[in-house]
Amino acid sequence: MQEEEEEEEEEGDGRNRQDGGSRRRRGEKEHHQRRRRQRQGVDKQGDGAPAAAAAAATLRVALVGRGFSKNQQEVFRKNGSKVGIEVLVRPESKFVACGGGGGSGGGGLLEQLRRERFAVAVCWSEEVAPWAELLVGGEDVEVVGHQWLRRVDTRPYLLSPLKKNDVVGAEEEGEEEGGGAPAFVVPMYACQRPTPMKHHNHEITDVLDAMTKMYKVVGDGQRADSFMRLSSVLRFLDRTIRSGSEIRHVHHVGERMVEAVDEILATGTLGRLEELKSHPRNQVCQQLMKVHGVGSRTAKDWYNRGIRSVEDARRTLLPNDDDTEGDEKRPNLKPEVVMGLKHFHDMQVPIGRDEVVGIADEVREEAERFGRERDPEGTLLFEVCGGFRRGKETLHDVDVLVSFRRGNGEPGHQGFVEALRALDGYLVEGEQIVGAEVKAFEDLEYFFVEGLKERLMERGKLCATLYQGQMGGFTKAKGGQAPQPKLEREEVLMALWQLPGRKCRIDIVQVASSQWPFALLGWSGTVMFEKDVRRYTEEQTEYKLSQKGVTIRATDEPVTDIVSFQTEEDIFRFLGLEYIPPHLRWV
DNA sequence: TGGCTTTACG
DNA sequence: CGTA
DNA sequence: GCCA
Repeated sequence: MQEEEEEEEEEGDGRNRQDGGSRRRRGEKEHHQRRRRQRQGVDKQGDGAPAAAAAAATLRVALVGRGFSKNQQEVFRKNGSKVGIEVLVRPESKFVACGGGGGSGGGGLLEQLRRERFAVAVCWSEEVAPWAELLVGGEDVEVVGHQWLRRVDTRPYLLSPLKKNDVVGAEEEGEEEGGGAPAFVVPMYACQRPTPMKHHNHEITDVLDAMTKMYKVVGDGQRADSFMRLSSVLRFLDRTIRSGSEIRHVHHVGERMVEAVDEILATGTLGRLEELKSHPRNQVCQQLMKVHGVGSRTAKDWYNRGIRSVEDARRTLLPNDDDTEGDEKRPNLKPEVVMGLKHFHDMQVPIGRDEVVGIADEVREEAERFGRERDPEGTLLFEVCGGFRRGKETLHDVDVLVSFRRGNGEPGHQGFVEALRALDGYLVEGEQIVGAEVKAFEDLEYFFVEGLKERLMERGKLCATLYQGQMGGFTKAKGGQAPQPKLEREEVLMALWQLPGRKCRIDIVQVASSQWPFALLGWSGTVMFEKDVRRYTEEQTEYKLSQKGVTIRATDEPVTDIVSFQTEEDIFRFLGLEYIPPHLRWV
């Protein structure tokens, strides 16, 4: 993976720190050092070839895909060079990425480009380099890495991942050379930023986090995300900032966010936040959303029905003990929510790390015992994930991840699938396997969580199931088609655990051992970290990441069949990311 | 203007 | 669609 | 709210 990069700067991670356009504009002196990795297979000899020497012919190219709106095209047109965005490094040459050609209604643009004697072609990002060479007829063409381009199949065009200047703290425009403030670098994706729990900007992030929560209450998830992103950036910085303008050039930090930071620094809060908080409805909904299973919509719904507090909800919605009531006021409440209401107060009590350790020990012990019964040679994989793994002091639930690797080294589920296939017409009803066959699989990984649950319940440790289900394992049954067995699988139990004196939330998750590192990554959070590692994968690689594994996006083919992933580090490495340990994932 | 992580379930 |  |  590690192609040589003659980096003499402080950049740690060349692959993800491609210079953006703005920096390129700054000066010519960097030209040589910018000669960096080309895509394998397209790579050409000329390593030390003096790039500046040849006066390359102007290359006018349009990469055509679908998707840019008329407005966007306008923006490009006004943007100096007719349409598009420069993606070729050689300054004399020019690649133009544009859209509209492939989709409906974009033909006009395509025609216009032809008229303007752009070289127009539809191609995939991987094809850019050979294609460019063709066009310039043997000229030495330098093409930036393919990560500058999004795949044509999904998002056809351009992209420069670090385009918006990721150098922060530098003065505007130009000469930051002469002893300006030392710039700090903020990588674009949260999964590229080691972010500790405690940082230098709590005064600001506390308000931003409150804002995030409030936007979630009112149901504006996107705005909530935006504030969460800003908060995430500030938590990464190694100093306390004094003004919003210091981070103006960071990705995800726009004009409004600069204003927000300034307002917080000046007043200690945000007017918008106070305004939202002052609405009684928002206050009530925020309370109601603390109930497990209640989101912004349900909260609003309850509010409109006159419910003003969790106590109200319990009185109004919970079944009375005498079964004589009429249900008219109480439409089908989901069992989760019933439990959420019933055990509301217990669930608000923070769980200490020591308590988590105690719980985890008991679960592990039982899981080990249970596993050994199924396969004496087997190995149990066990990890407490979530906030605990990130080092959080007090938790609101316990996330336990288990997997069981069979003694013969095979993932138990593989055996299960093979056994199923061998059965030739196994009995399935909906998605449930029925009949005696079940017995045949119980010595495999399958139904591990179910078995574990039964035992922990017998011992009085687990009570009240909030939710139990399995993800994957079978394809969906559709139209008479029997479900087909699948390797990827995840058994989930969300339940309550009996502590001395109270109950607390616990999630027990079991996955096929082949999925172990992915599940580990997926269940360790934060939410923002999970989002960004997937977004990074989607936007910067040809792969697609989920809790199940990595697939090649174009073909949906699991990479896990080819590459062995044993640890989280393996995943980071594969994706071209520097490893970020869990306690630095507080993005 | 469209997208913003992922996926299953009720 | 809402929720985790 | 931000970005392409």
